Amino acid sequence: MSGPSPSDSLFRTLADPTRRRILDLLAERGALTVSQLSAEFPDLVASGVSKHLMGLRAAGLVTATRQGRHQLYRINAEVMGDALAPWLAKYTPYWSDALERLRKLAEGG
Amino acid sequence: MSGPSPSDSLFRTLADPTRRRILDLLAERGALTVSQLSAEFPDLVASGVSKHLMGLRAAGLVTATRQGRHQLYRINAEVMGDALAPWLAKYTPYWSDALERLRKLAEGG
DNA sequence: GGAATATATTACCATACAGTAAGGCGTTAG
DNA sequence: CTAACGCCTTACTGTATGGTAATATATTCC
Repeated sequence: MSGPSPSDSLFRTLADPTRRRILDLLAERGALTVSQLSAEFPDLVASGVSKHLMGLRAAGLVTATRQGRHQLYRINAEVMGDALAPWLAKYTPYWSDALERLRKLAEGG
Repeated sequence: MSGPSPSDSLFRTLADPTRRRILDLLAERGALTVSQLSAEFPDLVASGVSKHLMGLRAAGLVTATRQGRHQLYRINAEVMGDALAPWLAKYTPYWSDALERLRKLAEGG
């Protein structure tokens, strides 16, 4: 009965280390082009990175805007937070320590 | 160069919806046996559930203790929190709204 | 307009993984 | 002691997925 949950695609997307690394880079450096991102993955051809970016776009985790012949990718982590927060909330009794750390961060630590 | 990160196995483990459902059930109902868990997955044979439990054990997300001929599984979500919290922290600037919700929960909402 | 650049798309291959089926091992019940 | 039970393990299978290579589609530069 119950079809795939909306968080399904999120978790599947986050499962790949390359995609997580891409998110890291976008979070650290702001908007980046495919070539700039590709330079960070010497073991991957450019089209491979592009495919991962398509996956991230499909999951809503990044947005792309054309800039000349470049494509500027930005992180859209609100989507991540919105999908992850309710899921994480289910386990709050089990990891209050870690949550406390997050709480401090949220307060501007 | 860089080997697999410790969070790699965590994310891979969480990628499967059945395993996430198992975690949900353990969080809601406390300790459960394999048969009890299996009953919640009519579309899966028992050995399939067992295999998922092995995966969760390997990732440290659940613990098992023998109880007669049953195996009692419990959630061990501290591991999840400890691995996830630092990762989530990297994106705090991007989803403060969701974090605020978590903050309220941490305060005992 | 034509070459060069930047990204996307497609076809293809190898591997990983979820699922089933069947058999094994320990434990309790009769 | 033996049979049934509960769970794990192994072998096998189909499908999903990450990777490459090659081609296509813009866009800019000359």
